[in-house]
Amino acid sequence: MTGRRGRPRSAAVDWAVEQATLDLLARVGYHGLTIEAVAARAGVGRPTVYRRWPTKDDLVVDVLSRAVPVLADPDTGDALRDLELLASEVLERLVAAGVGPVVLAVLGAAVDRPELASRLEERYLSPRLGVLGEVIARGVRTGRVRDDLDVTVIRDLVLGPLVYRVLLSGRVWDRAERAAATAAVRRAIAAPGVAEDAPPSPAGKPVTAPPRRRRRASSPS
Amino acid sequence: MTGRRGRPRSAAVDWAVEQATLDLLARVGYHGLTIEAVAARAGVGRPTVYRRWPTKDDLVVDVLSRAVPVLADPDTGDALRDLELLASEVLERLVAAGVGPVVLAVLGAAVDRPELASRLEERYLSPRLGVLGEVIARGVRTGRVRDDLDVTVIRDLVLGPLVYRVLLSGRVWDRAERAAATAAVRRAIAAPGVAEDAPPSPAGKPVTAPPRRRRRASSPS
Amino acid sequence: MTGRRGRPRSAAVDWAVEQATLDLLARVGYHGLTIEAVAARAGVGRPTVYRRWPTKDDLVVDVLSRAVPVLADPDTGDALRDLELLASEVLERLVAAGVGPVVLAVLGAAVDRPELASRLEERYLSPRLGVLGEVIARGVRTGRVRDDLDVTVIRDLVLGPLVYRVLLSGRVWDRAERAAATAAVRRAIAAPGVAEDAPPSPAGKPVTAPPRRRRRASSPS
Amino acid sequence: MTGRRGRPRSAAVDWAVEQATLDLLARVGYHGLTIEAVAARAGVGRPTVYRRWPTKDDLVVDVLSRAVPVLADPDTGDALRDLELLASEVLERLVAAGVGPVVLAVLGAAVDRPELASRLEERYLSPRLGVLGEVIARGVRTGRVRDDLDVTVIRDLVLGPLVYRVLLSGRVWDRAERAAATAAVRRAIAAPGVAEDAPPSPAGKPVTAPPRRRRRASSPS
DNA sequence: TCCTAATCGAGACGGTACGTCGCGTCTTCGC
DNA sequence: GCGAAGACGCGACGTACCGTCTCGATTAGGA
Repeated sequence: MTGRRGRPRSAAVDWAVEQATLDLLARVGYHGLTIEAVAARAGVGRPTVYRRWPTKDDLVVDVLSRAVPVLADPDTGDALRDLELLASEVLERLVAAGVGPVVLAVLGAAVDRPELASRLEERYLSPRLGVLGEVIARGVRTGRVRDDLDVTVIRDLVLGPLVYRVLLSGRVWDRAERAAATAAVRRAIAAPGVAEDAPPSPAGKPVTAPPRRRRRASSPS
Repeated sequence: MTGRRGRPRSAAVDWAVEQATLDLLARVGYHGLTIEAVAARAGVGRPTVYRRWPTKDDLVVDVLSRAVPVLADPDTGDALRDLELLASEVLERLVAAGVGPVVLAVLGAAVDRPELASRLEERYLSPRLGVLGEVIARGVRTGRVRDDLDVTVIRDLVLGPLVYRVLLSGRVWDRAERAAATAAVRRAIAAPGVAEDAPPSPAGKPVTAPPRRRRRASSPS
Repeated sequence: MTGRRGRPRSAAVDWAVEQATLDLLARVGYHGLTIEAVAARAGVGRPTVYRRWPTKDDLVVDVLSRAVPVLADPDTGDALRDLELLASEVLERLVAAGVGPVVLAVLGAAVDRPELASRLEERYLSPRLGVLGEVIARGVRTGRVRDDLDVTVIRDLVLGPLVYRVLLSGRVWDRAERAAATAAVRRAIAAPGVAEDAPPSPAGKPVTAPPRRRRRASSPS
Repeated sequence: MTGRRGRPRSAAVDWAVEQATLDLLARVGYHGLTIEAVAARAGVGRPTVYRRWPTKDDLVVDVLSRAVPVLADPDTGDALRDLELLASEVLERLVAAGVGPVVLAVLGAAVDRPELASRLEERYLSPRLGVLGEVIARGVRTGRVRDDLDVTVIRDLVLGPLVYRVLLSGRVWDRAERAAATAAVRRAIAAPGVAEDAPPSPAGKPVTAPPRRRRRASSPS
């Protein structure tokens, strides 16, 4: 055993720096975030920050992955509904006052920073999208989700429209648009034969036995 | 009449700066772009750049909107197919060696820069998405696209998955995934009764009377 | 005759620029004077200023030499007294609110600008010190001033202490100090036998040893 | 104990910057001196220079006061002679190749920069003129210098002509002029009864008309 | 009466220096 | 050895003026 000589690192420092980072991210955004400011606000020397996080990106990703809890699998019995709930949850977080904008900012910054992108993927996205993958797999297994689509493609179809909307316009779907979009995505990924509309009932009835018919508009005849 | 006093601005300068900006964007990305470097590479004084574009964002958006041609309406007769072609075209551009990555970078940077975002929206996105809107409207009119979806929602559904994929993973769908995703989106937005697969015929027959049947896989029991 | 074709230069412009220069000199000092500001304040294009005065120095010296009237020879009959009056007058002007500080500033600036120094000498100082030289010569001729001192040395002795004081300390002699200094300089340059103190009488009656001669121009013999 | 936290400032940097400043002052004069150039020539970052000397003036005055040694009191026994020696020394330095012109330039620049002037006074002039003041006081005490003149006035009389000459004309007295001027100043400030001419002999043997008296204090009749 | 040419304002242009900010590294002290 | 404090070389920022250069519009002569 080496035995770790000298003064051990202070956990309080870690905490202070992370808090400072979150505060500042919320306040000035990713591009306005400065190691200098972080250190100052944490009451810490700049080299102390660098000692733990060699780059701003490391710091931010680390802080984010610690601050944002992993999504929980709703597991209502209906995998399609689970997906919708997860998507809804994702959207909620993206828009939420706290870390939401920060996550977006970092995603944005990652675009032309492959370093950041991969670290983000590894430390933040994968753990979080894992649940989605599981739910999708379950959906395929239980015959609720089409089996001719790659898992990642389904993910893109579920999250893409929603993220795209927020990223580009900053605005978000209203209640009606959201319902329509949800139904549309369901059409895109639901296995053939699955009823077109999700049951609006809050605690989704178990499935397997498909609801007989529930079209929105009248049939074309 | 006003008569435009003083020495007129040199078009050559505009050109040189725009070229330099594109070059550097491709080389070092948005976050690595420096007005200083732009001016140097354009053989121009720094103040000259600032005189025309007060901020880096102004410059970049202006350059992009000038450099990227607006999408043309394919108008094959089948609006659904038109949408697919447009999406395909958008994807192509996003990935393309030239401005593609640049556009992505700027989109990313815009996330936590509302200023940039709105300028981008106004000068870059709207003109380009306009075509998409028209095609969608035509689709609705001709009964190829559902009429219970807002135009912007459809846009999100068409572009979202694709952009999300590129933005987040940097990777892109392979041929098969692309086909599957395309079909899925079609399911999401096609009007009821419209055949599931797009007719591969290049110059789509006019619509109204929906093509009777054209499934890819067998019907769902 | 060439005949000077084209539009003649406007005298109004000359005037406006000179006024602007004086104003600004008084306001911001020599080192704070900018051609830009001069032009703006004169309501004139910058090139118009450059057309007439190639450098800031040219402009300033020209303006000064036009603005500050040449000292008049008091010619009281007593050359020593004349010198004192002249010195007094010089001091007055140096301290005066208007051009005084400006002259000092330019003198100061001239120190490490030989160009400016020589132009200043030629256009400003010489004409003004000429009178002093004449008075000194007259003093020597009339036996009031020592003849073993070079004219320029006398000039240095008369003006030096006074200018030095103002230049370095900004402060100026009070009444008593001034009288004492005047008397001291008189001791330094007065011909032997001339009474030590200047008569305090306002309209200098000759003193003790009256000046032998009083003519201004007639031959000495 | 304060304990002086953080990395101490490098003496090498001080030294390098001061050298660079002196070099450049000698080369391009005060008005041509650039912080940028100083930093470059010292091999130092610009902010490092600003950290120590907030303004160009601070830098220059500091450098000068460090570079020019304070005059030593000759103390030959004859205060009048001491004054002449000091004046001579001052002149020498003003004209000397090294800092001489620099001092002049700064003096000049100080004219319309009260900030600079007061700093110059405080950090440069007073320490240096202190000796002069002491010698003058001694002269008064020993009866060699008139007691009806303020110390500062005497200083003006001693240094004024000399500085005036150098400042304005750049030229300097030749041997004869210098002797004459010296004698003149002596007349101006010597106590009554003191022999008129200073002994030009290097080690002050009395000359021509040897001063009858050489006592230090007694009254002249 | 036109023509021609210099001058006027305005302001763009390539530059240089400004003084500031943040970077990431280093060096010192005191726990 | 860690941690704060902060100096260091560096590079970019956005601004102010520089002195030169086009411009269109005056404004006189001379033809």
